[in-house]
Amino acid sequence: MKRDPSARLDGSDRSIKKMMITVHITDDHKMLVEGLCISINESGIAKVTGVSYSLAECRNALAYQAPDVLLLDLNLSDGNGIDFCAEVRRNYPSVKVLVLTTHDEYSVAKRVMDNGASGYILKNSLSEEVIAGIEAVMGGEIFLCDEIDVLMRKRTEQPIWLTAREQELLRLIVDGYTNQEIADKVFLSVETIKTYRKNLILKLGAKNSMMLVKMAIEKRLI
Amino acid sequence: MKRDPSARLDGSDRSIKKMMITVHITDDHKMLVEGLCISINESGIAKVTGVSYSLAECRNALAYQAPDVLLLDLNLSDGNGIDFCAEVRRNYPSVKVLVLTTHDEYSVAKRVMDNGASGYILKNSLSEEVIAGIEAVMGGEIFLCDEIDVLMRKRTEQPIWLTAREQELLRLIVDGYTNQEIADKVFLSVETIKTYRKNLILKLGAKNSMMLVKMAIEKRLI
DNA sequence: AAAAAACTCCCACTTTTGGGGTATTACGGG
DNA sequence: CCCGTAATACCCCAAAAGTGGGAGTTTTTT
Repeated sequence: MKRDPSARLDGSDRSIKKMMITVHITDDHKMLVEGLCISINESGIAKVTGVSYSLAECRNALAYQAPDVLLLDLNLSDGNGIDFCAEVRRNYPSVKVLVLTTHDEYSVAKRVMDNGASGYILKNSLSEEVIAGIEAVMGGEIFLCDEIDVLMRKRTEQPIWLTAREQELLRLIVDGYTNQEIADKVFLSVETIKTYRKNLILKLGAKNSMMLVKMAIEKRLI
Repeated sequence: MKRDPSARLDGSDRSIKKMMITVHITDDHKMLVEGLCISINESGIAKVTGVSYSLAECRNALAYQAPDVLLLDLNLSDGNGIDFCAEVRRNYPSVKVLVLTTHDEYSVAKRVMDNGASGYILKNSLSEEVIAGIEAVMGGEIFLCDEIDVLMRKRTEQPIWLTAREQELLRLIVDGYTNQEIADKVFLSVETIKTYRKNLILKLGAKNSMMLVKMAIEKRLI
């Protein structure tokens, strides 16, 4: 309710209708998309100009017509939403990405925001939050839903950054390969793999490889 | 549209309004719940008489007033929705449980249906599916959304059934405890735990404990 | 009551891991 | 040019997991 009507300073004096914020929704939960469309359209401050159920569809939609705000789910069937944030940022710098997801892990939120998203809202929020988020990001703000905001503040713990090699080997460890098998696969010495395994356990603070596997899956490092 | 108006035979001649199917929604995605409420209420065949965001709330709500249909998500913060299906079945045999979830794995759907649910709908369906599902289960049918229906038909593969003990120990293995630690924790011999670990690896077809952990998480056996 | 699962425990032996190091090479930023 | 980091590799020894058996006792199902 504290929106600035002078947000658009391009001088062109179009009708009020045309000034509305355009929103594109990308989420494979059709059910949620439906409800969200209604809420957003009824809010009066924005309108849904398109929806898509996969990253591929979303790419097409963006190429056809870039919206002001992209509401993006992270778990699409055809790719990684976290990386997609960076892609949108790069190709459509004017599009504000507002991530809408169930992941309440710090590591995920951190990486999303580092990849240039403008906001992060959990799906267990009310749709009001989404409306508030759309307004906020259009005003140039970064918008986080309460739960994530708290999470980001209290966490001094920096996210776990793995090097390319570490990620590659972690993937193989998670898939149950032994050091020897991994060594054969990537043409490195078994000793090297042992070193990497040790470092990964250390880095993630796991107790052993089993916990490493669990943490890797949970923190989505793979 | 083929509903039987004589479904309620209690003789009391209430107004048509009162004959509407009552629905309770339990899902922590508030956003989705909002949209679903609108869709269901607008359908004219049912009305949402309550919502809850956790199993605890749901239990209270059921005790207060049992609905005709319970729309249930499986991933609630405070417990296992699969087991909850059986609980509802036991305590409120007249309530039709319609599971609404993202899990498109056969093993999950199978266990849900075996636990007495009346239907299974993926969240990437349209809300029309939910309406159709509500009608179907009230007519005594079992309702599966298309994708799950296909899955259930083509699967000969039997789901993995773990005994209570196996589940308990698998959980501890996934949490990274060693055989010795688990033995101390549950007051069993280390040898027994070793036997269980062997059997679990065999049962799930894993190569080693790391793969066991991965599979347990993926197949949601924990 | 008999059969089938589930649960419990044990042994011997091999392979893999975990925990403590050390060391060389290569690359990039200050 | 020095420093830090990443990547690579090695050693020792202890601990844990994995293999391939066997063998009882309950509990549940038929």
